[in-house]
Amino acid sequence: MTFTIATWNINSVRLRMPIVERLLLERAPDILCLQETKCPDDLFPFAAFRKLGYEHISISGQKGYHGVATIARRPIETIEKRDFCLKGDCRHLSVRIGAGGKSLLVHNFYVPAGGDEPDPEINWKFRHKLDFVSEMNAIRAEYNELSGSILVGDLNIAPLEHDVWSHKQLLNVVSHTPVETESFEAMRKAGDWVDLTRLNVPLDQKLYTWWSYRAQDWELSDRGRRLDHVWSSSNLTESLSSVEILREARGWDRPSDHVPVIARFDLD
DNA sequence: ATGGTAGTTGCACTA
Repeated sequence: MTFTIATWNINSVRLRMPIVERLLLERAPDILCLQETKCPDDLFPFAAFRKLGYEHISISGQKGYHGVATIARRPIETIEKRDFCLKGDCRHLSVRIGAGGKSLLVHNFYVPAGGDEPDPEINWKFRHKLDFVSEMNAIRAEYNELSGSILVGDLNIAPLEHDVWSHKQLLNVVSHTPVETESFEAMRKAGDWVDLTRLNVPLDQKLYTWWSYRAQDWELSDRGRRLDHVWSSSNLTESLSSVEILREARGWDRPSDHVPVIARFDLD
């Protein structure tokens, strides 16, 4: 069977319902992981999702900021809503879902952006981001013959040289500083995760999932960054059939500044 | 070096 997972920083789920519906109608992923829902749980637009056939919904939302939601066509079991750095932020949610003969643990993350100043001594937001990534070392890609793990989300770090429009110009810009990219890669490796988006793409090819709202013409200037990621345990890579970055969604009506990333697997 | 836009707890903060 085919299993499709999409991740998208939606920057307000209520405001973006028209384009969320468009994604679900056009792409029909089995499971959709949203970040920055900016929506308290009691105001979540459940009905709109159910109408589209997504009746299984797990959310961790708060007023105004952050917030993650995982939405599926088939039953999901909520496993954990972990409070990283004990700040009470809604930035993580894990669920379990059956896919083919396997049970998949799906982690949905919204890593702190980290503010503008890349110095943890004077910028507490950057300190928080580094601490958050360190704490993510505990999240491992668990698997056995009957199970696997997937980790997706807006991780707010572009780890590789060609994950940003200019490596040189962004070395001191939060999201691409060496302290971030090194701890990010160390964390990924410690957890035994595979970066699926880069798996079949040459390292010298540019890949972006985010384009700033502040550009006059995002498409023309094309100054993007790869902040959104899809990782899996090593036993799932042989089943991976494609990973697609839906660049066109940046040009949809009232867009998010992030676009969906969609991974497809052929599981037995 | 600066400022640009978008969202919400909107006249301040976050991204």
